Amino acid sequence: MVQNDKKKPGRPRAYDPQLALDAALDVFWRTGFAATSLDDLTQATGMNRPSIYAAFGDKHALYLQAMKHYHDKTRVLVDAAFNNRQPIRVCMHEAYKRALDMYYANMKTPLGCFMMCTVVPDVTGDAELRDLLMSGLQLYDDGWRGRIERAQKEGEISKRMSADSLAKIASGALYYMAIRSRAGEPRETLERLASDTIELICNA
Amino acid sequence: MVQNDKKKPGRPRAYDPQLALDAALDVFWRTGFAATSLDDLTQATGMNRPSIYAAFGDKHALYLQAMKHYHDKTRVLVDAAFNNRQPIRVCMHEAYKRALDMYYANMKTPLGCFMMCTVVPDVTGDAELRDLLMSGLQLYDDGWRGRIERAQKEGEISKRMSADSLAKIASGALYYMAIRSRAGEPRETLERLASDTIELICNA
DNA sequence: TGATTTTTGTACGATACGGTACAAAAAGCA
DNA sequence: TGCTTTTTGTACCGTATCGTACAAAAATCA
Repeated sequence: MVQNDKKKPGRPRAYDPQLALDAALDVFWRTGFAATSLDDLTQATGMNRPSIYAAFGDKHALYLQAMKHYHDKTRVLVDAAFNNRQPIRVCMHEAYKRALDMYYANMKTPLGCFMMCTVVPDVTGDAELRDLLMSGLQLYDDGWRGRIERAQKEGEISKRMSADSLAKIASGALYYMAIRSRAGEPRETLERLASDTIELICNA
Repeated sequence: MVQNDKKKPGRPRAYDPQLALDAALDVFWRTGFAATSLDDLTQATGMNRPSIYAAFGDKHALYLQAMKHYHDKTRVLVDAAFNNRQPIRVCMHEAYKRALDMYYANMKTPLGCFMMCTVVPDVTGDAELRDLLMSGLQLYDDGWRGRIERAQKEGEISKRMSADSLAKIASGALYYMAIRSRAGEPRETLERLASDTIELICNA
């Protein structure tokens, strides 16, 4: 039972909206929008059907909120990796490591990145979802680019290639990890790719 | 009406299996496995429902065959880009260009790569599909790696970094293009990324 | 304690879906 | 021209799905 901080009349909620959203994200992550039924969602969240509709709206609205929730997680990840005073190689390594931690969180069957592996096929014909996806993907690009620009200013790496291009190549390696992890690639391969990508970019 | 080369008894087929498979691939590509209904498939292929079952089996079996069909297309693409006597930069540019041609084939709503954008979410809990996907993705890696190894032997590019790592970074940029094209990125951005990736790898 | 408010839980309805049965159609064969 | 073989087209069945209606439950408020 969850405590209502502001005592309101009416029967109290039997669920925690944040935990429920997290559980819904997990189910969508695994099976995608279309193949996830409302029964799956009630089971995962512990909420009954009308409660889901009252709290989140219909299935599509819940999916959008799961996407926003993942967006927030991504922002936290990127900030943690880049908002510090470590050398660029350490920052980049940290970003890849934290991403792989998410992609391999389900140890038995890694699910990769929710945005790249699950949401991508659903954006056709859904402008709002597509914009959310774009904005989420952009978080990574912006993270790399900001850190690389600083490294170029401070002389850590050369300016021969634009920070923007290097950032996208760094993201590309991340996309590879996201997809390959879900496709069954062992984590060690992708960790080597992280190291090699860092070296190639920092020696550019 | 299609001509039967070997005149067999019985009513002749009203469809071309190859064209039908191509049409089925297109529908799956756009809407994914779960969100594609048999009505969508009958409409796209022009076949009625029992004919689909007779020719391809059930929906899942048809999906597997669509994946194999795309696998073949990918092999053709990779061979065309790399089995020639052009310099490595030309080969790599050709590979990216041909891939982008596929990803942007639907000009109004680009669909990206069928494997990376559509199949990936469906492999969880489907070992056969997962193996097909892995093998298809591997075609690209092998294409890059083979060409890069040759370039290193012939002195076109340095041996400082392993051909295997460079190949994966080249693939990573391709994954970026596949996903971003479906997410709404304009093609010009990705063509610039192709050029920059080629430069970074060939100057490694 | 009784009225009010909000959530819960069950039960239901309308629709969409995957897959198949079956007769008509269209070809070759004798 | 009948007989056989294969495909087509319609019609259907059982099930799964999404979303909601409605009464019971559990809290606050007067």
